Amino acid sequence: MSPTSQTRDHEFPVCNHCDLRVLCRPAGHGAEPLPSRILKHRQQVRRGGYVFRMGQPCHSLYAICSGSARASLLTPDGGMQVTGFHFSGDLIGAEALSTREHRCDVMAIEPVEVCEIAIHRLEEIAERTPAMQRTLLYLLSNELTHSQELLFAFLGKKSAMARLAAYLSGVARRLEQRGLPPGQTGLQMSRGDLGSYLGLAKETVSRLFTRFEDDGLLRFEARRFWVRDPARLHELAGQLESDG
Amino acid sequence: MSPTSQTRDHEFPVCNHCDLRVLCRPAGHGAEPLPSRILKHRQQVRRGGYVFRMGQPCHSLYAICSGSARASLLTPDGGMQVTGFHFSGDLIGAEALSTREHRCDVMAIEPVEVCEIAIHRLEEIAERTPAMQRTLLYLLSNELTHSQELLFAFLGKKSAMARLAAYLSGVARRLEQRGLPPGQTGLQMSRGDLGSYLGLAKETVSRLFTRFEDDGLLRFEARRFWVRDPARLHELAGQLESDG
DNA sequence: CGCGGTCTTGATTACTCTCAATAACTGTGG
DNA sequence: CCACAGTTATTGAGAGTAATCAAGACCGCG
Repeated sequence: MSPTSQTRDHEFPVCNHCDLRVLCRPAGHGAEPLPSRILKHRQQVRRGGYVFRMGQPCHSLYAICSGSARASLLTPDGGMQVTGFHFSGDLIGAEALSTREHRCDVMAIEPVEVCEIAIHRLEEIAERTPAMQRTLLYLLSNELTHSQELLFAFLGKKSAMARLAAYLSGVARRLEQRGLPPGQTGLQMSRGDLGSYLGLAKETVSRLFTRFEDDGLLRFEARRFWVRDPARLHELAGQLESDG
Repeated sequence: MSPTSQTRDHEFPVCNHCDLRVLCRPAGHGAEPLPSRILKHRQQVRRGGYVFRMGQPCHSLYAICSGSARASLLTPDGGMQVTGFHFSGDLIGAEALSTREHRCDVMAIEPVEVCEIAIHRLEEIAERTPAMQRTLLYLLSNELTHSQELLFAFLGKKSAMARLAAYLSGVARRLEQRGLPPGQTGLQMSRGDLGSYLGLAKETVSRLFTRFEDDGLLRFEARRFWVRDPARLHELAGQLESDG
């Protein structure tokens, strides 16, 4: 393949497993003629920069090609509440499809590369292409599923250990499903952000991290950490279920 | 209006605010010719009965016209985890659009009436009707938003009081937005189910309930309760934010 | 090298889970 | 209508867990 912009679209490992690859790869889309490219452009966001801010008009969806980001809201009392973490392969912004206004801040916690997808072009094409209509619906349905799945993982968990273990094993499984080798990049969320998300004090997260490292469940190295034993983490989360 | 089956579709108060009313009311759908009715049929489910079970093939979406239901999963160790509550106006089953297999049990916690909507007919119509395509996408996008909103409400809340207050005020607001008068039906979830959902012991929920009643935030009467002061509940939830 | 941030670790306090016993309610059948 | 069993809710006492407060270590960065 020649190094044209056409091939640049698939340069990330996650592209091979991206739900949106049908939008980038006309060839893979069967007999349906797919009008050129929906991909608006690639965007680089440096660590600490924002992919989008709450309240901004929403003209595009974003697919994360590499890096990771943190979604958050401002609480009435001026504090910040982390509402989620997003990694390679995640589609973000879909919840703003109806209101066309972003509902949270999304900040890069490490350098991020996103594919920006113009919503109006997506809709134009969907109007003429039944297959694309279905693709879109399934994408959203999958987003619903994923957002709920991660949640269910630690919903109702009462102990701090169960919540953290459940969340981390869920993230690891999700990334693995996307064909990202576990050893690839590692995770990089801060104790404070994780604590905000899971409803735990940052000190508690820190204590659990050292414990998980001692038990060989996680590996730490220079601000990053890797899930080493997702199976055992998952098991740990299950042992400490709510009583029901 | 004559009492034909055509008018029976709108007999519930929630119908006037239902996201799906465009599907039931051809007249309200503008110039677009809408093929008869997508509504498959109304279904009554008695208290304790299931709207659908996990693993069943999913051919339909369901809109709740009246009553309320509880969604739950079986945990690996045989326990039950409540994953949500659904009330009049909720659309359920959308997360199964892609896999066509239900992902949770949904049980009526009081007599429920649901509108069953055949997915394949919905898709047929969408293929021919751009306006319907958009409607569908927005519906799903809204579902994403709603499922996340309720969640964000108590996500990261550390104290039991904050979680419960946040969840209840969120439910109250949502029902009010649908034009359901607050005094209408009241809520009927058990302490145990709420506890499972929120990660609290049923005794803790019970204690908080009596406290909220003493403070005039809730009113109890024969297994049901009403949110009396959503504003103060919301405030209560906000005061006890995570530190951030 | 010193500064600001994040992270670790310890001691104390406060909260909520658990266990247990009682009470209230629901539905059933006499 | 009442008695009964089964479930659900209340209430109390004790134990365990995680939040808070506080101090020091570590790190990246100018």
